[in-house]
Amino acid sequence: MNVVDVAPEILKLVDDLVADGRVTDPRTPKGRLLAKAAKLFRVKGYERTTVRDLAAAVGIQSGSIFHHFKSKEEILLALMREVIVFNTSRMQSMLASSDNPKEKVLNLIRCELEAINGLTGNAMSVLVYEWRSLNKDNQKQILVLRDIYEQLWLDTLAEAKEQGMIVADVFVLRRYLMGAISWSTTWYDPKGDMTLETMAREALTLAIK
Amino acid sequence: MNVVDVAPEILKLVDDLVADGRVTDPRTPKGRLLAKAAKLFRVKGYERTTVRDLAAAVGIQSGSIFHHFKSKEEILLALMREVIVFNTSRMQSMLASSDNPKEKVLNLIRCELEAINGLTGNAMSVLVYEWRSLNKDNQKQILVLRDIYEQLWLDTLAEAKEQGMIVADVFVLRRYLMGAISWSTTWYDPKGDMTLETMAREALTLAIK
DNA sequence: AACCATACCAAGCAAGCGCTTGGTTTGTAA
DNA sequence: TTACAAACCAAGCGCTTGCTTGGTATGGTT
Repeated sequence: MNVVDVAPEILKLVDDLVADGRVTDPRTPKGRLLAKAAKLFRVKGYERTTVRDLAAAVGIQSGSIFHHFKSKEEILLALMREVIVFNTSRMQSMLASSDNPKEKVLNLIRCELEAINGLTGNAMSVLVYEWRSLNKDNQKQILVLRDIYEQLWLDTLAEAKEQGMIVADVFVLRRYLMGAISWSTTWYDPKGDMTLETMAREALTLAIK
Repeated sequence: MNVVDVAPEILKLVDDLVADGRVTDPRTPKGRLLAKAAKLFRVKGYERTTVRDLAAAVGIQSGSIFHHFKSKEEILLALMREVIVFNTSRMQSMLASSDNPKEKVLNLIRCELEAINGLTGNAMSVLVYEWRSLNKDNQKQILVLRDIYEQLWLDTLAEAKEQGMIVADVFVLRRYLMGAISWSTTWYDPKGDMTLETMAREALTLAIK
């Protein structure tokens, strides 16, 4: 939300993706609408959030929403597409920063915890928990992007398993980790004592002994 | 769903709870409505499921729903209350069957995996993922029941930690486990090769080394 | 035979929903 | 000064929603 105190490499990543037209500039009216939509969809749920709610949140009339998106579901779709594009890019650059499989897994965990509890937390929660709200065609579209994201996880976990750091089935492990990490959106309090780094190290012990 | 091939101790548990008036008899019209509601709420989501959908699912008119419940949300409330009452009772009897902390944790995992993927899977998923659909007062009511359920987990995990089987913070561990296990409702296929017992043992290795 | 609770129907109402339409303002650039 | 796209308003339309109302069928008990 607060664009000021964000790490410079994140700002650069956003700028690059905006320049490529892969994500909406958060400083434009459309971008601000997306940010407010993410928040409302997360807190109230997609179905209970009306276009009048969205409009009021950015200070415009309800009909004006449809100047930016042709339907309410297009907002949800854009939200999901952009949040996964952003976090996939982020994860790829994080993976490149280490060779040690254990460190790589830790980095993935850090990245996903950040994704769901940090800057992109609202949109990420919506991606995970409002999946049913997308119609089949749109699900298909997002699934392509999610598969890329998931493959990064699976490859890294497989690498760690080859080195004997993991005994579990990597598919089951990944799904367990995804559930565990995603669920933290319901209980983690950024203003509390616990840091995301502490949580990341706890999560690592779930996967690697 | 299929009341025929269910373990006899489960049938007895249900009968006892019905006799106490703590859960609705699934063989009555009201009970059948609750079962269909659980299914529809899970698949379509609470908000997208209309009272007309519910009525059609049990073969009555939409207005007749309100002979059984005074509002749509009362259905959701009853659903959540009964599923947690049932699974708390089930978990208590399972905990009594062992003294070994590790075995106890495994039993809790088995029980929760069964709860979310077995007979009560629909209602349990709704309890976990439709929390926002309840208004504050109703949340408060259910929270009392959830706290009892959660305490069973926390006590057992604390016991295992005392014996050195767990190094993690038990609160964080419990929340991670809850997320991991609950999320399995989105990917576990009862008709597939993997058994819940296999999944339970994989989950145990998340908690205990 | 009389009674009554349970379970339902038929019809419809008020409110809220997503979205449309035709027009207006605003900033930028030629 | 004109031109034009982006951003927005005011009004409202057609439809769906949860729920209400007044009445009816059925089966068990007294």
